[in-house]
Amino acid sequence: MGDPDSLPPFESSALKVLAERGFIEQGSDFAAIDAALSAGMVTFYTGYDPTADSLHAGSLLTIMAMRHLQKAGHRPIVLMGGATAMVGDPSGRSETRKILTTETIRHNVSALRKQFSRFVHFDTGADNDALLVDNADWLLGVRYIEFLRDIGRHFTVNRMIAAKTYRDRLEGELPLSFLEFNYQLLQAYDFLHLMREHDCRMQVGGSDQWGNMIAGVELIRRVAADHNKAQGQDPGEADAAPAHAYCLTYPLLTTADGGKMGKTAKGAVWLDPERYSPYDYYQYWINCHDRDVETLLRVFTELPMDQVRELASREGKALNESKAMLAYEATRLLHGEDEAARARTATAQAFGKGEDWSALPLIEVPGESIKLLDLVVHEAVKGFKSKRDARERIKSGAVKIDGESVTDVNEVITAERCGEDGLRLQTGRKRRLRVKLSGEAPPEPEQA
RNA sequence: GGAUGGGUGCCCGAGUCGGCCAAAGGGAGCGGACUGUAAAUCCGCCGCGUUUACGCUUCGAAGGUUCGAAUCCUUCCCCAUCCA
Repeated sequence: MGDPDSLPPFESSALKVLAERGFIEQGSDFAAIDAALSAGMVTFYTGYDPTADSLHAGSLLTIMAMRHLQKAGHRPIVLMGGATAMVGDPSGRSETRKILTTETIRHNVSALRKQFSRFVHFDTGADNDALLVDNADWLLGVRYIEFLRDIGRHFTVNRMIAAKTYRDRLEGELPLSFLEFNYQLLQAYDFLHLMREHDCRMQVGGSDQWGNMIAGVELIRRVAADHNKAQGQDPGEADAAPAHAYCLTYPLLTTADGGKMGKTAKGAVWLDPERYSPYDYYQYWINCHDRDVETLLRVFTELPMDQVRELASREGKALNESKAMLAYEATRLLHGEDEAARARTATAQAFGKGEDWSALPLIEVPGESIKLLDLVVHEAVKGFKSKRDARERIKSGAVKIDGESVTDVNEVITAERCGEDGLRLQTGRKRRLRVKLSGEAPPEPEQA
């Protein structure tokens, strides 16, 4: 996690903020980047794979950085890797690459755009409105021979295999397909294209992308040098084609216990509220490890640094308030004030000692009465993965109703008992919700 | 195309002179105790179903041999390494 002390002092407000909050790992040329960012609006980009129709918390770091840069007056380009998604990212190991249809990608892109717009502004009429582009628009039409001639000749394999992603594969004697090997060229070409089309001067992204990013910077420099030579100019002369491109990387965040940010054992922490409710999102953050509190506050909230330091300095039980603050702020950024407040209230109710759980979701299960075992594994409740599992858990006291541990698997819950507001059901350590029975006969009497 | 070594449960990884293997061990996960909805620790669970002893479905796929196969045979698919 970038050591802020090892960075040079910056002039630009953009880099100051990023450095202070721990967003910076490596830069192609800090002095030049700083100067460019001080001099005026810089267009920069970060790439994302539109392989799903929602982002997850793992992408949040780069999104937050984008937000800071835009706030400092710079213009973000969100690059959708519609074309490269079809190739597969080499840094992602041996993932089976999904074959995405153009329709799927189009659908994903528009869904993702909505999510980005919670963090950066697009169409406000400001100079630094963000842009969203899809590299399928220029990559799909690329012709092989031309590409080799114009782009390929600027790369030496010697240099390419020095890139960490490739080097690891080669040294580990793991397979590296030619297709994946080309990923770097494609990404470099993206940068060149954005430079030409949108005057994009900087690429930012996770540090795992360093090799690819620097390849883009070098490609731009070489192409410009060629161009200038053709024009009979020395590079750097007044009229020379712009050759100054930069890149900046963020540290790869891992959680204190070694996990990936934005992933839980159960899967990704999605930004889409349909996939991952604001309450769960809030829970994700508030459940962070003690040692992560400061980093997370710095990176995923916009609280002033003084406050961040104060919150992070708390110890023991008091640190939980800091986590609540983190969760609230992070949820607020994504889902807005109301949802964040609701999640906070629900959390306070569920984990407090009170009997009022009114802010928690009320799940309605059809039926007049139901056995506890069936209730707890009902698809609307999903307390445990199977009946077998549920049986074990119930016996060991994992289920509580209205605060009381219930260990009888066969206990019958009736609609009457649930009442209007439902029972306070707790399944396991953290799962809490309210349930009630509809009182009507279950609609699925027969089965095939 | 040839040679060799492999494909085991969420992951890693034992297990092949056939039974005692639902399959060692580790990790992850889950539940309990403890606590601060933390960490560490301890205990338990960790294919599915059932009134826990049984039943059912698993060891790349499909067949076969056998009373009985993850373990033997056949074919096929896939992966790695070397050769072409």
